Amino acid sequence: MAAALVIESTTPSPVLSRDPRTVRSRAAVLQATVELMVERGVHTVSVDAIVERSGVAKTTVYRHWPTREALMMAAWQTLVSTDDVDPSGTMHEQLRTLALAFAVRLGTPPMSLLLPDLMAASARDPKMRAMYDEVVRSRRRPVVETVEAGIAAGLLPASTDAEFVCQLILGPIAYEQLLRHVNVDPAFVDRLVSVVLEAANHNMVCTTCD
Amino acid sequence: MAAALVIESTTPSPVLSRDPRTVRSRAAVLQATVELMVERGVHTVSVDAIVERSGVAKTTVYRHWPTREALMMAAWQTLVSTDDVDPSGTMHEQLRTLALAFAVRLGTPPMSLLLPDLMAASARDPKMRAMYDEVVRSRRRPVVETVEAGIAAGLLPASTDAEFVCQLILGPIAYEQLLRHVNVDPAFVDRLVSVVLEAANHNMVCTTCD
DNA sequence: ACTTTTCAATACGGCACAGTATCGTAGTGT
DNA sequence: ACACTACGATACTGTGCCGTATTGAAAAGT
Repeated sequence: MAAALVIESTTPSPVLSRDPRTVRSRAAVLQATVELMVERGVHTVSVDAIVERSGVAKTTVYRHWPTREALMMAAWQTLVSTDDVDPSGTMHEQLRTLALAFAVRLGTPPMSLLLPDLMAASARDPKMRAMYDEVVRSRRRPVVETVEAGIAAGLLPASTDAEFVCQLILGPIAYEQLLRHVNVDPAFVDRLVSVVLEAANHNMVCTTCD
Repeated sequence: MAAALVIESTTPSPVLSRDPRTVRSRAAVLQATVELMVERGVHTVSVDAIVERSGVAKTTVYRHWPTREALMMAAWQTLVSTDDVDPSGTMHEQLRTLALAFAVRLGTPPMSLLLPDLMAASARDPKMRAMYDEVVRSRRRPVVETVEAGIAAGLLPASTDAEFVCQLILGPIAYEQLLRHVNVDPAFVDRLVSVVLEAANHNMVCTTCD
C-alpha cells in the first residue's frame, strides 16, 4: 500500500508528461477552447463542443484537466502571454507606440471579444480577478516606467506624477474602445499623448499641486 | 376563424393589462430577476430561481414573457432608467459633479457588478449592444453639453474640442474603476477636472491644433 | 519485440434547466 | 352576484451538458 502511494507520487501525471501524444492533445484542446470562446462567447463553451472541434476524445480531456473550470482557466492562461512591444526612440515616441499598441490590442480580436468576458468573470471569481488584474498591470507597467525614466532624464518636471500621466493617457483609450465601442485611430493617440505631455511640461500634472 | 383572429387581436395581452394582479406579478418577477443578476451573475440566472425568489408561479412568468431571453431583456430595461443628477454652480463645479456621479455609479452596485456583464453580452448580441450604447451615451451627453455651454459662454477658448475634453475627463475615471478596479475618490476627480480644464484654457485641447 | 501509456469511440448516469399542460383557486371588473 | 381573468401548485417532457466507465487500438519508450 505504501509502495502504491510512492509509485503514484513519483509517476508523472499526464499533465506534466513530455509524451508527444499528450502535448498534442493538450495543444489541440486548448486551441479549440480559445477558438470557441472567441466565436460563441465564454459562458457558452461546452466540453462537448470542445471535443467535437478538437477531435480529442472527452475521456482525454478529463485526463488532462479535472473539471471544466480548470480547462477554462488553462485556456485563459494561454491568452495572457505578454508579447510585449519594445518601443524605441524618444520618450514621446515610446509612449505613442505603447499607447497605440494598447489601443490596437483592446480593439482587435481576440482581446476585443474576450476582455469583456474576463472583466465580467473577474467581478465575482477571485481567481479570474487575479488573472485579469495581472493582464491590466502588465500593460500599464511599461508606460509608467517610460514616464518615470523621462522624469529622471529631465524631460519632464521632477514633480510630475507618473501614475497620473498614465491614467490620463490610457484612460481615454480604454474609454473609447471598451465603453464607447469607438475604434481610436493613430491620430487620436498622437493627439492624446501630445496633450498630456504638454500639460505635464506646464507643471499641471504634478504630485504637489492641489 | 376570422372572428377568432379579431378577438385575439383586440383582447389586451396580459402584458399590457392594468389588472393589479398583473402589475404586481410583473414587478415581483423583474425585481427578483435583477436581484439574482446582481448576486449570482447574469448568465447564471435561471427561471426556476426567479420563480423561487419572486414567489410567482412559472406559468405566470411565461404568461408575461415568451422566453427567458425576453425576460432578461426586460430586466435590463428597468436598469437603464436615467435618474440623472442635475448639477448646478459654475461649469467647473458642474463637471466635477457629473464626473463624480459617473465614478460613483461605475463603482457601486448594481452597476459595478452588472456593467461588465452588459459589456460582455453587447460584444455579440446586437440588441444588448444597442442598450449598452444608450446607457453609455446617456451618461456622456450632459458632460458634452456642459462643456459646450462653457465654450459658448466664453469660459473656455472657442477652439476647444468639447468631445475631446469629455474623453479626457471620463476616460481616466472609467479606466480606474473598470479596468484597474481602483475606486477613485473625490480628490482624484477634482484633480482630473482641474487639469483638463486648465489644459483647455491653455489652448491645448482644441480642434485645429495638430 | 514487448510493455506501458495514452488514445478514440461509445455509451451511460445524473442533473439542471427551458418551456408546457392541467386544474383548482382567488381576485377583478361590471 | 357573476362571468372572467390571472394566478399558484405541481407534474411532466425534452434537451443539453458534466463527468464516468469500458474497451480495444495505436503509439510511445526501452
